Amino acid sequence: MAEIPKSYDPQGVEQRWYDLWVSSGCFKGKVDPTREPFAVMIPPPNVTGVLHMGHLLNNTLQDIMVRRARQEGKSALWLPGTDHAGIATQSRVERELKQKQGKTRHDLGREKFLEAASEWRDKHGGIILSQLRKLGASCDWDRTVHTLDAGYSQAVLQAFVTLYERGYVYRGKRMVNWCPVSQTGLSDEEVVMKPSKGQLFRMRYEVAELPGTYLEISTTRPETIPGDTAVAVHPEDERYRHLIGKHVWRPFPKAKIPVVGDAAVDKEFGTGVLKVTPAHDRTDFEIGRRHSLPVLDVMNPDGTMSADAGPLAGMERFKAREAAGKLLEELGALVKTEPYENTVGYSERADVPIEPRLSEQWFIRYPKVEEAKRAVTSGIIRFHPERWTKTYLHWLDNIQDWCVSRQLWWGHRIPVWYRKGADRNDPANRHVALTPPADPSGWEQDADVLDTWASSWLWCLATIGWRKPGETTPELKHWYPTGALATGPDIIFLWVARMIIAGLELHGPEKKTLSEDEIRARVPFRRVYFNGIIRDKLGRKMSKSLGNSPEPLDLIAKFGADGLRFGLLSIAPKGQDILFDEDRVAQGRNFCNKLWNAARFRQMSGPMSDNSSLAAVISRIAPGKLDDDDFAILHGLAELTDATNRNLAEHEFTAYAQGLYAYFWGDFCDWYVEASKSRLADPALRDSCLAVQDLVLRQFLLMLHPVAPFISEELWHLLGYGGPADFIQRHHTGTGGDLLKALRDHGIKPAATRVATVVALREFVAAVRALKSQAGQATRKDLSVSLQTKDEAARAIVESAQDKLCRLAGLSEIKFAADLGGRPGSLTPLGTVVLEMGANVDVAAEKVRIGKELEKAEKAVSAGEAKLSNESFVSKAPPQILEGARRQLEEAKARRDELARMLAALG
RNA sequence: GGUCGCGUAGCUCAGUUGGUUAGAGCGCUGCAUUCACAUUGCAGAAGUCACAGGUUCAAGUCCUGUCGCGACCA
Repeated sequence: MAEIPKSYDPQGVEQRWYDLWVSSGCFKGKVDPTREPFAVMIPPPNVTGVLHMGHLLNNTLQDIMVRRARQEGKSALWLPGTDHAGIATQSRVERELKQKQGKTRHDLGREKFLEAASEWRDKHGGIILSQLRKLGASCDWDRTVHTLDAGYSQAVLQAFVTLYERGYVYRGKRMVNWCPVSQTGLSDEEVVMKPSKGQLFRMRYEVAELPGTYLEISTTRPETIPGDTAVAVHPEDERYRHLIGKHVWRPFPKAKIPVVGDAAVDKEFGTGVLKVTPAHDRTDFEIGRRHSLPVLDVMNPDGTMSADAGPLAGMERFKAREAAGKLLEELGALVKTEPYENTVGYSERADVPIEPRLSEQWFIRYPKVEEAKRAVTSGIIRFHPERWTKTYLHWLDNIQDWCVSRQLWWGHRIPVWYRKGADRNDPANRHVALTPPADPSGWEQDADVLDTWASSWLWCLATIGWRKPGETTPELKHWYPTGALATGPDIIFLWVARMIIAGLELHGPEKKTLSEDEIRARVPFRRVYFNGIIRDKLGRKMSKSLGNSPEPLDLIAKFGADGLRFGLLSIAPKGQDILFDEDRVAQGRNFCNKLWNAARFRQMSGPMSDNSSLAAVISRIAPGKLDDDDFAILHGLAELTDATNRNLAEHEFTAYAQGLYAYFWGDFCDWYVEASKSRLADPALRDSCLAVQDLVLRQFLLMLHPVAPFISEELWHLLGYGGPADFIQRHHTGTGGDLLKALRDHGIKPAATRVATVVALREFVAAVRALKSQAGQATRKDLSVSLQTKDEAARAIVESAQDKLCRLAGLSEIKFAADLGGRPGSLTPLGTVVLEMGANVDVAAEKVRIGKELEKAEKAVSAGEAKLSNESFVSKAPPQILEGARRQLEEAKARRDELARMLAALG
């Protein structure tokens, strides 16, 4: 067995194991109907992206779930992949094209451009997947999927065709969110509302029929004035009612436009008069429809003003706004301008204000909305934290049709052909299918592609072979619905909800409504874990422009993948945003090092024996040679096992990590191992004690493995728990009950009462250490103490634990005294203890300290007395609470008396 | 404006059906280095659980309201 080096060096360990895991097929998902399936589909990162902090957390969580599933003997699959990120990729490729060749995509033509984009993707894309390997991600890399893969693409197009056939897809001229930079329509979900500072222009329009009478109107967008085809007032607004049916003069280009009455007008906003620009505002479009107003489009797709914009023609839209303001002033139509703050929709990708714009697009009317709600409300899909169900349901309650066409080239081209020269809105002139029409010359294909989300909404289906409803594959049959999805709450609508809908509608034959069982079979996943967003120390979102995001690979290099993973978990409160601080990650690294050294200490403490199985380790324990500490640490181990099982099952990842930390560092290293040292020096007791350590370490490594795969695997082999090809992932912890049973069968009975004794011993040691510290004595200097034990039982405990108490507290001896003669000391659960160390006591300081404690004790006594003299409490509180309160009062009284005695003795 | 979340030690956060004296890590102060680990050990100081009411024998925990912060939706 190799000797364990002094400190843990993750670098070599990680690469070695990762390579071995991959070459040994540890991550391969195997369809095995005899085992319970558990699949996780990675939220496909943007193919152009690189690893950021959010990915670290998100993928750590997935890795934990899937590694745990492997340990449990499930047939586990974690499937990786990327999406093609339509707008993001296309803009990057276009930018590069412009920079390097000074060309636009139109110069190249569609086919050549797509070639260039594919090349670019193959060269620069997918970096993120290789970065994930550094984190230890146990993905089945052979199954990597990209949304533009041939098979996947077929599924995407088939889904569109199927939904068209089922009547959920339609084409229409609608107001959409237009991004003037990407020059494409966007769905509502891709628009980010931002507060922005602007100006509110107040203008006056003369009433045509009543010269000299003016209507005052407020607007933030004077550049759209040329597109105004009416002004509107609320029909019940007493101020303006009488003007309905009359006309006003639009200032430029000067024209007479009607005053209409419409209930959509907000009487309270501005002057209560609205200019109506049907081509450039959603509400105005609706008003226009109700009043049959002309629709006058005054803007070009690139955000410049069109020829119809009169004096503004050709200007960029924000320049035009300024110009419009000046023009109004010149015409004497401007009353005033005032600063104004409102929320403006921005394009998520291009980060510019979107334009509401009328255009021909394809829409999906969402199917199975009721079922999608029921899937979550009935608990078929569980959200963690649960509160996100409200957000989800609210969206479904207010669901709007989905604009799925994008005026891009990079993506899945819409599988629709139109008869050349015929009316495209007549379904008779369309061919909607995966393959072109038989006589292609008479037809032309729709130029647009599908929204990227309209491909990734099939992720859980198409990654494992779904190609059309009703058909299945062994993978689909086995792993669908998948076990869990881990993602951020920011894409609950964009992705999570849509995946649920896609599964419900497309996994299986066409059905108008679904039963509970059908929902259960069709949903894409059983659970969704929403991880928090990682922010910087100051609470700001991490972003490239702020430069406040650490480089993930640097963090891995600095702290080790396991340390980083553990550190992230311990600071990731569920569903709450995380303020990232590198110091917290250092904690994870330190923990790994602590574990490493505990293993090293074990190796140095005595020869390694048979550790090949749980039974082998237990058989080496001699029950008769165990003491309270052994029972307590084993009892704690069983409890930790149950807590770990519970926490992982419930996705309580932080509690999982904190539980491991507290037990291992606090109970095992700080107490148990230290307390074992005297026994390890005794040849008669050593082997049994080491066997207990081996047992704890073995079980602990098993529990730790999901979060810290590398170090757990390394130590698993170094300590001889598994042979060369016997990976830790093949072994499970079982339950705490399993462990206790195995111990009982061997004659070992860990019990809670033993834990209480150990607690008393620990408090005693802590009290003595504190006394020494307060007296200015070095921790390691052995002193003598006198102890007036509380009772015979306490004396017996101290006598049997004398060696370890002396070792732990730094004592040369513990003298039992019937009377301490009023010397100042410390109260412990075992009795009162005083230092035997001459006249070195700082009387004044001791008086202050004891005085403070006395005060506390007096408070506790009066609180306890008040409680117990309250008749309602005595009659209504449950017995164990009552009993506890009584005992507590007695202890407080004893404490108070003892402290008062000590204080008096100090004079 | 609507919905959701948060407010606990200097900082970041735990605190699981209401129950005995509210915890951890970091930071800070002091002590310790032939004895696995300074990526360490020991000890210490530090909290009106945002505020105000209410329910209850009992509230950090439940209810109502107020204030502050954040997110999402309009």
